[in-house]
Amino acid sequence: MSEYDYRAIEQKWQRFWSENKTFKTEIDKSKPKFYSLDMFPYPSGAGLHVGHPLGYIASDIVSRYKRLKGFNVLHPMGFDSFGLPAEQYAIQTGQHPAETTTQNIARYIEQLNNLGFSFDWDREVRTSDPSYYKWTQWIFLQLFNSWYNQDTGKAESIENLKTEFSLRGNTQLNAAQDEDTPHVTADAWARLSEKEQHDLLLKYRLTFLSEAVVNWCPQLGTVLANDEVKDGVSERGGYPVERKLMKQWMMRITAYADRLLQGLDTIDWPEPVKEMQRNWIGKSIGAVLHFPLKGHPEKNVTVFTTRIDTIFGASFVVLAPEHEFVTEITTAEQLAEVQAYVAWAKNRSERDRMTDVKSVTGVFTGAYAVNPISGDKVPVWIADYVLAGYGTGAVMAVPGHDTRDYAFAKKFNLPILEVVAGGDVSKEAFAGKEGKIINSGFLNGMDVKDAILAGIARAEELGVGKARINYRMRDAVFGRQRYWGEPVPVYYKDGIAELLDDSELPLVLPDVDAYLPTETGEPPLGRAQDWKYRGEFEYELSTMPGWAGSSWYWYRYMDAQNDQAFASKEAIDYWQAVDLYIGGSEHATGHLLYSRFWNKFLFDLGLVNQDEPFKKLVNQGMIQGRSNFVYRVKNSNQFVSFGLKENYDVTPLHVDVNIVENDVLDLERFKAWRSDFADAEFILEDGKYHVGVEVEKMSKSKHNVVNPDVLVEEYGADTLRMYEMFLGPLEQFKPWNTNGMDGVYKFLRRFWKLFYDEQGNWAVTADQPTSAELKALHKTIKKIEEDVERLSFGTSVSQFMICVNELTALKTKKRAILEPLTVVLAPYAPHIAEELWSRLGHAETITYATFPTWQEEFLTESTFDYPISVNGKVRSKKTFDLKATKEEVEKAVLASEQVQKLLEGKPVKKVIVVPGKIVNVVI
RNA sequence: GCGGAUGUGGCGAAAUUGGUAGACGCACUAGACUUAGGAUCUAGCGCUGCGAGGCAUGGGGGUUCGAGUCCCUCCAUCCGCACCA
Repeated sequence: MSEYDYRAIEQKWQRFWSENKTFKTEIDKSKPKFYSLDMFPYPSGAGLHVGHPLGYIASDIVSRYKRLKGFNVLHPMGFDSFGLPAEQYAIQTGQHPAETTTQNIARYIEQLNNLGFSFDWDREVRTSDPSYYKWTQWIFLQLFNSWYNQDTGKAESIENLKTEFSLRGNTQLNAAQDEDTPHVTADAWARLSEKEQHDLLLKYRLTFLSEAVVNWCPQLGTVLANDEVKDGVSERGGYPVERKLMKQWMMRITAYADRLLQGLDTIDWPEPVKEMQRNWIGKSIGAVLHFPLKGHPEKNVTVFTTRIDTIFGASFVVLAPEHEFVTEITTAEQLAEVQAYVAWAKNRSERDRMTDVKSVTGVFTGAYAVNPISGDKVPVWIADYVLAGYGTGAVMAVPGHDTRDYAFAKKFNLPILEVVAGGDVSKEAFAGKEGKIINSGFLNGMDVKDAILAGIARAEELGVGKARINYRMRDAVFGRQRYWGEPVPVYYKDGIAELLDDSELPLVLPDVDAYLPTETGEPPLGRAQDWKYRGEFEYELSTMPGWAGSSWYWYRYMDAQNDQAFASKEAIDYWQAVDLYIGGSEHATGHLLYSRFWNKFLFDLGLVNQDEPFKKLVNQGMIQGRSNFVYRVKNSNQFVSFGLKENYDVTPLHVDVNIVENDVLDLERFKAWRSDFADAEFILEDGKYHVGVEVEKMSKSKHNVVNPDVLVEEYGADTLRMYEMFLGPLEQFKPWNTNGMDGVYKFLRRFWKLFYDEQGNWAVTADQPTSAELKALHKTIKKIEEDVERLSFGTSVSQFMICVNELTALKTKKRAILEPLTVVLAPYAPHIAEELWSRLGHAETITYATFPTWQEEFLTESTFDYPISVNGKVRSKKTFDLKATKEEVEKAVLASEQVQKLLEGKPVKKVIVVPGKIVNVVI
């Protein structure tokens, strides 16, 4: 067999790798470790399209390269197999989500294996497998049994907190807790009933039950976390989302807000992702201020502000419509109007609010408050531009220096005061922070920055406010009223949420007769028969959200079979953190933030040894569809080629990209594609039908989905792997275009031919290589090494092509060149490399061969042509000895007759020599 | 509105610290060969000009002997956040 028969080769080696467990990984302390992780996929029914494997190919190249470099590489794959689509499908078909999920996973594994990935399948995880979610539930228990101590800056056992309460109560405590936590002395704590003690502890636990305004999606029948809502609709399905007050399981991620923010500075992640997380956390430094209410001596409106320097310009106060004071302080005259407004604001959906941010609405309560610093009497208004969920749900309005307050004051004719010089408040708000404070008593003449500090100091001195750091991030809703997720391991005894014991895990998802809510509106788990704790108590009926199982899975890969712990200490100590994590940027504020949160929590408990789980993150760009169009002449069965369509009245139609090549339509296949096209007629250009092109999302309805299996069949996995890398930078979004795969395929065939003579006989010799051959080889080794280290895979493919072109021209058949080159190629095109490696006589797989080392001596030549430029313009060339020093080159240039002629006797200012590049004479 | 990224031939793209812009591939053109193939090989291929040359990295300006790369400014496209006080 002397032809490059990729089908036979790829089949042979995929079977070999699988049968011999070539990629099985064990802890090996004699080698440095490398943990290379892909974001594990959700196994959807549609299977993989050509865009999905992009990141996997990149991480596989790195993994194979690192193995060749002597690293012990952990490169696993698994499935994020709980989730809504399987459940929606189950609702439609009645088929158990576990069944469809298993089928989909089987298909995914087959497709992945077709591409020759070096995964250790013995470490595969599935989040929906009870042996896996046992540990997801276990981590839930640990979170429930922990609270966050702000003084020590870490999570601690809830037992410490009980001790603290019985000794000192909670008045001295500096903990992450609910806003409405009451003060309790040690005595009072002792007098609380068991239920009351539980309720108080819930206000500290890191998973807790809480009455909160949540995102409720009626169509999906569940609540959603903030990151699962985009533009007021659900991320999955695009259904409208409402605000609703519900008792819910929550995760106290806000406890970690500051550490999540600080940690970003220590990790090698793309700046956009870090920035998105920073915005999501939304730290702002300011102050809270209490405004006493006229006529309510016991009440203060508390506002949060970052601009206390403008306090003298605060001419009114605005409450959110949901603010607790609204009903109490509204005067009789204003009552009707206020009630109408509150009702109207409540019924507006999230969507309405977001699309309608510009209109200014609000209403006066009739109440007045006192500016605690200036002493001015200011009216209290209600408006929905103030958000109940941020800060204190109330603001001091400074219309002169805030655009929203300005618009509001203009509309309702409220006073606008100028307290920072530099703008023109008769025209617009001046929100800038450069300028001197004016009209502000003791703050006059200060810079904004100084005035903020002085303002806070005065407020604290007067006891009317204090410095406060505020975060935009909210605690995450953790319960989902759905079936296909991890059951929350909780039961209710006398109204108290009790946890299952470690030994009772996993709490296995019960079977139900339908995947819909019960008649009484309970989640689907309410349908389970006899599903009671010890036959007595009701279980919690909500399940965990999709992100629960994915927030710790990289630890499970370290020790996937362990049934004593989520991973052994030995495995965690050895593998530590993920060295390279590749995945899409769509997880920036979801998975990647929750994972960091759980990791930090596990770190606090001493269960893991890394504060940050993913040292380096790379976002692979999504591959978009490249749709093709044909143009049908109206009311006919004639199709006109792209360039001529302007001459006709046409309707564009999506055409299957698989019957188009190089943007030319295959007419016969087109006729066969759909029966109504069987007798189609064509108006051609140069005898060809050119199709139109547009970039869109890859989807079935647009007929632009390219299936990797088809390309593997047609070109082979090695070609597809290299072509996906060749397509452009990994991080970049780009449309898929099958044109050009030929180029890579040709390269692999030419590579193969290097090992054979023209008659097709094995022709590798033991001859000594020439310096030209060595140069071609070492240049390539060097380039590939650099490229893999900086994840620039596209240019590697180019370099391989250059190398093969050079070796073909040199007619190289020498083992000393071809053997190391095969090893260098192996990470990119593992099948052909294995085959040639074995034909070269190696009994062992190439996987653990040694990556060759490049040597400088083969790369240099003794002489080099320098272009000589005068004032930056190239005038001549001269050959220099490369080993010459800069000074020697300078002298030689000045002495050169040619250069003297060019200079025409003008004096030389300086000579610039850039070794290997250029000599420039400046006159 | 705020934040981030990107902009180079017909197309995908290279250019790692400022040093001969367009490597490599696709498409295209011409030629060779032939068991006529979706094969292989050779040459050409930014624009302009017969030519030496001139002009070219979204537009304009600047720093420099020298700028795709650094600075200022404007434009376009994409992404994220969005009444966050």
